[in-house]
Amino acid sequence: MTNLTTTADEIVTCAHALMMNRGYNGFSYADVSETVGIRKASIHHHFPTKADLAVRVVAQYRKQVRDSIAGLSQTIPAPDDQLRAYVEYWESCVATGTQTFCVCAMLAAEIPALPENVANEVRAHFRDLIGWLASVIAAADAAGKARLEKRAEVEAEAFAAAIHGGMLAARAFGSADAFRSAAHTALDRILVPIQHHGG
Amino acid sequence: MTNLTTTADEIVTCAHALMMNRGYNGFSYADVSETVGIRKASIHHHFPTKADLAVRVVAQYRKQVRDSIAGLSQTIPAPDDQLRAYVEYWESCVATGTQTFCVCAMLAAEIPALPENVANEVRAHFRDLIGWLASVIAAADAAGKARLEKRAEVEAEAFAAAIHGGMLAARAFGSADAFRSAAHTALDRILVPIQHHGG
Amino acid sequence: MTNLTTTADEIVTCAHALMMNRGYNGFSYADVSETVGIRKASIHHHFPTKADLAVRVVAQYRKQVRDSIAGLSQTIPAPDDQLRAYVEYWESCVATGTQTFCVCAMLAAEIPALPENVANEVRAHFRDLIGWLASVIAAADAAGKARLEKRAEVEAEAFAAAIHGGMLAARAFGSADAFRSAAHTALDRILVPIQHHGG
Amino acid sequence: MTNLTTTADEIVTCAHALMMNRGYNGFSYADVSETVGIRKASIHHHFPTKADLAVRVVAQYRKQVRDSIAGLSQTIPAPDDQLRAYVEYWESCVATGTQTFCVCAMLAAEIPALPENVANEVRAHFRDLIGWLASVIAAADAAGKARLEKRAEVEAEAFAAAIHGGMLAARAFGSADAFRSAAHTALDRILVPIQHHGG
DNA sequence: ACGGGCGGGACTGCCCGTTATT
DNA sequence: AATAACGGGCAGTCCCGCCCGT
Repeated sequence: MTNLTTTADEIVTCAHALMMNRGYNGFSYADVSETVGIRKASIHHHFPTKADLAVRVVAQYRKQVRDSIAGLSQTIPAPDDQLRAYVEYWESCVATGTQTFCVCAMLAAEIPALPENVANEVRAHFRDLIGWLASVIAAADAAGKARLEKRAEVEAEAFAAAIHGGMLAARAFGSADAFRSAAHTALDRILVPIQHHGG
Repeated sequence: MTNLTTTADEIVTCAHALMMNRGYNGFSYADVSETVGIRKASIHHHFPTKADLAVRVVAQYRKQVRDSIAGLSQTIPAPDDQLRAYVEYWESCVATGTQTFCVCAMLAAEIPALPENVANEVRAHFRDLIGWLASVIAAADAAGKARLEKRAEVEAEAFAAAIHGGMLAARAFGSADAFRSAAHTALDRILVPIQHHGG
Repeated sequence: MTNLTTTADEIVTCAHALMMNRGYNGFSYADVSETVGIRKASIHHHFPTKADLAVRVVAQYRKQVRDSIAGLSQTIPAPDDQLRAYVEYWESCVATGTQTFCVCAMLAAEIPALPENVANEVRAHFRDLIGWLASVIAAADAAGKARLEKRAEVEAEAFAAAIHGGMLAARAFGSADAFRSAAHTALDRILVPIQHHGG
Repeated sequence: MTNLTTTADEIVTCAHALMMNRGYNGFSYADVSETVGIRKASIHHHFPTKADLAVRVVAQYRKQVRDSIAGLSQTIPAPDDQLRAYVEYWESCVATGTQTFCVCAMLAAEIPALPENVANEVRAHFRDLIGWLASVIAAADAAGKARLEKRAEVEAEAFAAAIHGGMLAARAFGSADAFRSAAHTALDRILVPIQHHGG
């Protein structure tokens, strides 16, 4: 039996972490080489150019997001609860330091300096994310759990902005609180408060 | 008569634009050299290190923000209108391409890769901005023009996040619409709608 | 059949020559690059930093010295003759221009400006050299071929100083004669004159 | 009343110290600028080129040596005592760290990398020094205080080599002892031991 | 297919000695 | 004597190749 993760996977995982923290121009093959423990040339074997590597990182990230969302849909039926779960997920990521930023948010900031194919992948993520948010918000609205003041798409854009802006603030202040303020304010705006029976 | 802007100013202005678009690690002295039309060594004469230059860029940006806010306070008495003016300002910047991002938001994303002194300046901007937003929001609340559901500071954090997240989205989609969605949604959440008399 | 000397060897040899003539601060990777015929970046592949290269140069030099001394011990039994051979070796080096200086003497002069690891290597050479000289001088004394007025260690230090000072003078005057004066005077001081039999 | 030392003097003094410790290629106008407290351009005002500055440093050094020797001749009549005083002078310099090396010895090592006019000045010092040493040694010999085995010039060369080589060793070992060993051994070789009357 | 040894062209931030202007 | 600029150089890193072993 060999190890379960391939070298390519290790490279992608490492590059993901580096890009999330330092951006596309803030990391190098040398950094990856050091933490993965193989030579730079070997990384080029798997990912001929840096753009290739970045594209793969984002592609894999997008797949994970899709899978998570699919999982969410199956385990959590109510759309408002899905939205809450989404926020809680990022809240714990930011708080525990597991993942202090969304790679695509990081890369979106750098878009003017990104190779086209990387930028495209980033844009696709934004479309996907906002599409999903819009569908969940619309569903919550239909179920009487949300109170929309604008079209679901616009509310979704605003919601995503709150999440990403919250991450930025959390990074600036070095505290998850800033993220919480933004994220929960966005949730409260959209969702009808949970009704407590009796009492 | 000599020229009105000094070389140092030109360098700072150029570096600001570059950093706003490409981040701290995405531009070089060579880039500045090319657009300003002087040698790299001459830039080092004015700003010995890249961090020095970045600190100066952020410091000047913060001063401009302070001045703008001071101007706002004098020309626009109502706090809710000040908030609207702030949003409109960025809206036109993003729409016209004058300034498609807040340098400090850009740098905040890169904080883990930033020299300490640069990071400090960025953090200071975030504190200033949110402090001002909180004061304006509190004043609007006191004047009956706002309807806060949380402490003014928390609402301010959420508001700033909406602005910055909106910029990110605008960059991702290459359209000012995404910024507008986020910014106006944030405004609408806080401010009491303007009353139209008669009709 | 490939070439017998590796690129790294060529680099070290070239760097040795440059350092011997111009000192640590007097040569650059560009100089090495030019004479070896490869790019600067390629030199960095073999020796990441200049200090690494210098350490290697001194280390290899020390090894050559050790080997030469070992060879001397085997081919020349008498300690006084070993001392004479040592002097003759340098005499011919200086006279023919093969090696007009001891790299370590050069570097010793620059010690206040040297990276620590380079300085350590240089110091080690001095200890080795004087240790060997002391042992040879003591052996010559024991064999009745020398006439010491001080402890062997002190005589060894003085002897080494004469050699190095002689090199300095030779460089100043551009003539091997100055070296000869110093070196032979040092020899004569220590060794009993060779007896000529008969008339 | 103004200060007694001119700026040019301060520059020369500072440059002397730097060159003594780090060599010609080991110091820069920026270094001098920093410790003297004036701008680089101002140094160029006094010494247009680096070679000019170095020439002046050596020239002033030579003058000081000449003056010292002249002083010696007047206060100390016996040539053997003059030689002892010379050694004692350097001994205390090296021991106290006042002057741990002779600039000209430092520069002699770097001669292949020196501008011609600087090299010439260095060579001139060597000629002067050895000339003086030869005259003193010859005088001591004439006075019966020395016991020469070779021509005075050769003994002088060997003597100077011992001094310079001793400085090199002192620098390598970081100890004045190494200098003492070499210098006193050289003295002992040449001079007749001081006779103690009586006892 | 995978990995490494070796090399290169371009570039990084930065410093060098120097000059022109004031 | 300072301010500003410069042309060239520094050590070192970038991303990316080629070629050779497994």
